[in-house]
Amino acid sequence: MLSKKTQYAFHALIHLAENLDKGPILISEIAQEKNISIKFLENILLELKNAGILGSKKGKGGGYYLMRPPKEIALARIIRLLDGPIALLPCVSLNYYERCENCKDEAVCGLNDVMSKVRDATLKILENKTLKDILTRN
Amino acid sequence: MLSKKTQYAFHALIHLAENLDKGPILISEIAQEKNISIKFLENILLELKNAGILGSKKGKGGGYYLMRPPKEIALARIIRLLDGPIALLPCVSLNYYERCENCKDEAVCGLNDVMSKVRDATLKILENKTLKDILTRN
DNA sequence: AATTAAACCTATCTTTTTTATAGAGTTTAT
DNA sequence: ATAAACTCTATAAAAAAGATAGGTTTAATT
Repeated sequence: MLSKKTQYAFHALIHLAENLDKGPILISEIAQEKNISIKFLENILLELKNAGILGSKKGKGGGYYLMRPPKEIALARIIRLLDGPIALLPCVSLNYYERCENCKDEAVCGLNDVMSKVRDATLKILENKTLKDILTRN
Repeated sequence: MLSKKTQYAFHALIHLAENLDKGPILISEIAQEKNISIKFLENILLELKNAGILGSKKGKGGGYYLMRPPKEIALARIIRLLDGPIALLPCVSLNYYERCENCKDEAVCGLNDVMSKVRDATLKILENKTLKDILTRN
């Protein structure tokens, strides 16, 4: 499962994407709209900002906004940023690989093989679906 | 990521499946072979036994063994048993569903939609691949 | 019958991660 | 100057993961 942090990030990003025209959006507005603790959300938005996904404006009239169009922000990027690996096992992770400590030879491990397939199927979706694809339907 | 518990379970099950002919297998043998803490593994095997996946024999000459042929044990079952939900969000989980607390209408939520697709793609593999499919290749 | 090998059971402990909060600091519009 | 808003760092609380401990029960062997 995705952590609350990543779940909240998605909902916040959706809110920002659905209000592109309204200029910088307040943390407090997102928190209220999406039912998220304001202080927790603050940290999350800061992380997204430091990663270059969001921009911000301080002071009166300030807030957060997307740095790029929603269709350029892949879901996989958000997950990796806040939750780390997407793969089910360290030994099949593309970005956070670690050697398997329980099997003798990964090249011959059937578990490694199946989990690679799961990773590929998952990434095929998460790398290609973007923020634009998760905005409210209709 | 799968927990260590589930990872250990898979490696233990692989060992049991690869030694079907040898009668009951000792916890200590699996622990040594797969480099797993023996006491931790003990708890895991017990859980698998209580779920009906393994059988055991007590006393001298005892040990653990599979209750069914490897090809009848789907990987999804093991994961759900030890780790819980396979889906990335509670609101798209088939077996551990919980209502989304951050969006107003799941029927119209694009995130729900995409994560359902990820779940389907993952389950298509994990429900169909069995213990037999993860035995050592060659 | 005694011994020994093995799983069974339950509790506890430690560590790590997750989730959340606090509060002072900095920037900017008015 | 003031107030509104993000920034930063620290800490705390809760939950989960990972691991260990130690006695109990069962059964084969001697």
